[in-house]
Amino acid sequence: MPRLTSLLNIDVIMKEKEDINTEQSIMAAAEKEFLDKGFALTKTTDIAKLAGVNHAMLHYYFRTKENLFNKVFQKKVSIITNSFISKVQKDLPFTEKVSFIIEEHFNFLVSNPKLPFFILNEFITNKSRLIWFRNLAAPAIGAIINELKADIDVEVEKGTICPIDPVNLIMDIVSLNVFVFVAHPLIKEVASYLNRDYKLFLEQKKAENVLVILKRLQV
Amino acid sequence: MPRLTSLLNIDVIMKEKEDINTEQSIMAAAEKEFLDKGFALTKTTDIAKLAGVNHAMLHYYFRTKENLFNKVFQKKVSIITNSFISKVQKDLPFTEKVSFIIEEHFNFLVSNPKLPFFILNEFITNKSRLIWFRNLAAPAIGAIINELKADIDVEVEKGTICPIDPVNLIMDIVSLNVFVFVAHPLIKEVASYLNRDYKLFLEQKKAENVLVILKRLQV
DNA sequence: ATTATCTATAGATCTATAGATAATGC
DNA sequence: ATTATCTATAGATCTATAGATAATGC
Repeated sequence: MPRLTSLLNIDVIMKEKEDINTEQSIMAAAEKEFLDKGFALTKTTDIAKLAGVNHAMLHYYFRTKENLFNKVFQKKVSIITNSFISKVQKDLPFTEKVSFIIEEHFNFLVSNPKLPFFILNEFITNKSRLIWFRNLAAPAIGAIINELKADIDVEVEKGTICPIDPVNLIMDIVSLNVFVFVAHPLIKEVASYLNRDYKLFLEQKKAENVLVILKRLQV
Repeated sequence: MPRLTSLLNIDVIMKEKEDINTEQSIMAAAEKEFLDKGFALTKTTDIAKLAGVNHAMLHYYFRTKENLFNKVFQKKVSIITNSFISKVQKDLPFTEKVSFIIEEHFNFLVSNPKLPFFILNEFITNKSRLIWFRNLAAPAIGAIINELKADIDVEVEKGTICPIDPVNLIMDIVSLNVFVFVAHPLIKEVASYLNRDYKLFLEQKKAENVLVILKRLQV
């Protein structure tokens, strides 16, 4: 079953381990290619090449490029949602909970640096994705906002934090964290120009983002 | 000289005013198309169609798609840089200067909402653009950072603000402002889901961003 | 018998240009 | 005589599939 092509091609990285099958190889290669270049710049032939698989196999398993992309997109979106719902410990004081969320969010982005741009790119260039968002994600986000608003009201009443619109709070956090990774090519250049270590910079920026939000919440 | 095509095509918007010439029509159409869809998704035929101009004219005046795109890109980058160097009034107190910069930056983005994604997209998908950035923009940014650092040191010494890394301060500001526009399709959806007026939301977010930074700088 | 893989190519799409034709400036 | 515009098409690229061939499971 292993054909010549996969043995001859140097750039094959996915199919080397013979325990994963063709479909999985294609999926893994598609994830990498789509995350690196986005939908438009990715070629199905390149995915197949990277997967170490005959190009026709891609269409055999996934029918169309669009279809394959949707699989990747949905997988990535579910990774994002799943990594937040669970982690928040309900019994922590509010500001500690906020700090924890900011740090976890940042850590997640360190592990998935290409994800924010990938997602934003899709929403900007593909309008059909927005309809999907409106129906599924928007209500869920609405619920989170209402929950957060209740929390904030309690804390403001207690005098532990100053008032803030929950939408603004969420956006402040996401902005500060996500931008680092959306602009990472530029930031890396500036960091190297200033002779700063990028990894160290990331750690410092994470602490900075927590500090910014905590000070914002101070009475 | 005016040919039939331009009169028959309904979607022609650029060439209607007969006082602007073919080259300018193409440039204007290219700006719109590239900002809307990015390099990869834009077709030269669409640019020509939008410009109300024969497709061959695009290559006659600009030779290649790449070339035309570079012109657009450089024009947009120079718009960004020009709109900041001049506006800052040197004699204002530091925190007022910072507030002013944040608001002006935000206002600029309101007028040019598609610009941030356009620029980031280019830097992420086109590596050659990074080399250009390294040589030209990075040193300029480095200079701004050093200048800002001197200002901060003076203020910290006076006890008017608390210490902050100038790189972090710039990133905090840019993050808070830019993210609103990079994620605008999502934000619009959430805003409409919550029955909030988008324009009003923008005004409130601008004030929020100023507040966040001022509180961050508070001793 | 069914499933997986390969070869070969159709068909669509896009950039770019050659060469003819028309308009303009001197 | 030079510049601008148009027609027509080359040539490259990419997605997708038809149909042949090989592997697998029962």
